[in-house]
Amino acid sequence: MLRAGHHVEEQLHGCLQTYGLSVPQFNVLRILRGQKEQPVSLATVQDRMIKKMSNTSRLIDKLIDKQLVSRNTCAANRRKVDICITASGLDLLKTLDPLVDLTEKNITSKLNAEEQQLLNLLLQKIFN
Amino acid sequence: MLRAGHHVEEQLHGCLQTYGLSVPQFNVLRILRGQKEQPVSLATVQDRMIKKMSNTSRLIDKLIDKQLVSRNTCAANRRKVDICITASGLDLLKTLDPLVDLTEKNITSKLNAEEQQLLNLLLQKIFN
DNA sequence: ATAATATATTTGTACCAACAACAATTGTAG
DNA sequence: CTACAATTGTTGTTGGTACAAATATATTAT
Repeated sequence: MLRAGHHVEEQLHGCLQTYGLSVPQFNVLRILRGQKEQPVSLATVQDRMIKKMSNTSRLIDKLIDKQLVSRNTCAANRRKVDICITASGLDLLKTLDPLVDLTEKNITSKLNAEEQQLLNLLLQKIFN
Repeated sequence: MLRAGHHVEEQLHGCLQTYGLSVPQFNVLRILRGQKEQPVSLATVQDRMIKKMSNTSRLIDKLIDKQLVSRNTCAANRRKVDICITASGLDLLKTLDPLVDLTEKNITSKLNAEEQQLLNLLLQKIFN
């Protein structure tokens, strides 16, 4: 499972690096897109990340530098921050989507549909 | 698969950190033990590591500092280095073995024997 | 023999991540 | 309404990791 995980991470990394995006950064962008414009707090982002980081603040900083996300203090609770994906963030994801899909297919195509479903089931059993 | 990989890595990390060992370091120690006293070159170690590192030299340095491995230039080809696990390295592994076993069982026990075998088969199919 | 090429590892540098300390804000008990 | 505790996020520091260039040795071609 370690091997398999690293393998997937490598493939993804190879497909993202041209766009100056790390795998965790990509993960965050997709989390934000999943929220459909609704702002998300830092803790929520962290919660949903595949690999929890000790330092999501600075990861967001990087994304802001690239103008892919925005960050504002939350009005309702001023300890929190509202994090949103920007239009250019959505654009980038849109260009990445087919590439990532292809990468995933590249990996999973070694299994037929039935096997894929089975693998998914077994993996979910393990850490749920 | 990314999730599953990280999960396993975390569990292992938790079990090793008490002994001041990182997961890649542990991986190298086990590779060396698998060689039964026969010295191994750096490139060979790198080849067999679960996660290939760009800097195995310094990882070996750390293990030498802890006196868990030894390094000598290879007599037959002086570009190479002979890396060996030391007696105290073997000792450490011996104390770790049951802990690591338990950690692995902790993860895999959520599947029965048949399912484990199946999972193994599916994962191997993917990256072989 | 000598130069060019290939192989094996190390080192320089710059970046990334983990851990802990800190600051700001909010909630709550007396 | 004041003091204390909990929550949320940021920043400092330290050590790890990646990529590329450098070093050292061996092999091959001229």
